[in-house]
Amino acid sequence: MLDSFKTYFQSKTDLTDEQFHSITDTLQSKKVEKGSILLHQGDICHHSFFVSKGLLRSYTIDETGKEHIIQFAPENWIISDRSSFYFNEPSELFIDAIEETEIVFIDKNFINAAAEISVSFRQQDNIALHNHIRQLQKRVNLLLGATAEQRYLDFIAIYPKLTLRISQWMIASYLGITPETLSRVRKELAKRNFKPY
Amino acid sequence: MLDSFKTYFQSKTDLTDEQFHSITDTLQSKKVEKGSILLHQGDICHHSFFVSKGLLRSYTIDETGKEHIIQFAPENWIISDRSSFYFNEPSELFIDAIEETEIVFIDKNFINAAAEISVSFRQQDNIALHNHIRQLQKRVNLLLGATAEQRYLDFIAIYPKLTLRISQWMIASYLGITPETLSRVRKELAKRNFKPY
DNA sequence: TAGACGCATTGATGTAGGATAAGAAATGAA
DNA sequence: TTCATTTCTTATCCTACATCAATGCGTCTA
Repeated sequence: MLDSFKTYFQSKTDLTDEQFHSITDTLQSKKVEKGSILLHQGDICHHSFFVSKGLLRSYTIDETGKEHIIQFAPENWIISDRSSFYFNEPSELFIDAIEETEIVFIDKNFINAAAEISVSFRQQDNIALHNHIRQLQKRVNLLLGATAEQRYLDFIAIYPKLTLRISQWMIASYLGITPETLSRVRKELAKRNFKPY
Repeated sequence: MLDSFKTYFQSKTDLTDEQFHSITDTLQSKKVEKGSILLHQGDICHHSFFVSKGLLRSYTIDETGKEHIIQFAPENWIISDRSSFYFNEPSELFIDAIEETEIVFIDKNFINAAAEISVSFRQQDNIALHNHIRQLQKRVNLLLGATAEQRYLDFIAIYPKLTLRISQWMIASYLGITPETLSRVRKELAKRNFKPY
């Protein structure tokens, strides 16, 4: 599992093999089964999770017991609650495994060590933060104005591969609609001869 | 105008007066009247705007011509399109003045110079980024699940002072509802004897 | 000081999407 | 295989919110 993390990591930074190994020898990795919960709402998020294989998600549960999916993380993605991780405060989020997945656990020691020895790591981290903001802002904008259909079309345009791996009720939860509505939207799209693939 | 920027800036970083002046001597500041547009959708955002007095907002306009307010920036706030600014790409946003406002224009030279000479500036910038993410994520979560009333209550809880300065149709636009609906929500709250202040 | 403009309110009516329920189809476990 | 569980679909009804339209009211301005 560390191999794919190494490939990922070195594609984004300029670390040599030695540098990489000097800071990764303490990293834990683990295979978890479908349904495993990696972070509970209310707990402090001590790790970012790199997915080398499989699929994770983050979500909240509101007062009425409803889940709202915030993010999906397939292969070569990192998922975390950034504010909880950074500010050491209780997380709003759950993170769990949608499929059996292989995870590398990234902790603060690693982040600090990498930031210490590599300018490009710091740059890369900054880029990731700005991408995250861009993505969230776009989502806010869609939620403010777009219809269920527009949001669904946007989703499958951006995550075509994910669409095939994720159950529809989860996509619905990400879009902020019910599974029934998503089913109707899809039916309507099919009627109008729309082909996603 | 630069004075309040200096106070703000030095409260967040450890720059000495000399250091501060060495990097701010090129900063522009300006008073703009109500309604002035500082950034147009499609343009690249070359500045972050520090508000020393007054009130700015950022918003999008969708295909149907509707405005969706993304953010408000009163005194001592900085507003910008971070992704456009950082990645040098066309902005999704407009930024304009809700009131007559005094602005300090922060450009990349300033950011780079400050980052160069001050560790605490870099830290502060990082904190700001993480706060931004936290705020956006919370907003996504509210938009996914909460009713108009819940969102309004959340807004006045977080921005009690702003609520008095901003017209209701703008608050409605921020919340993703129509002014009519907001008016009814307020009426309903009043009936149930809710007092905002 | 009139009128014009922006904003808030209210009412009447429309509609996208939610809730509920029930059956079909897929998946999975034994 | 069979039985169970989860997911998807469909139909009916319902509700939160939008849309449209009219009115009133403050405030700017000419």
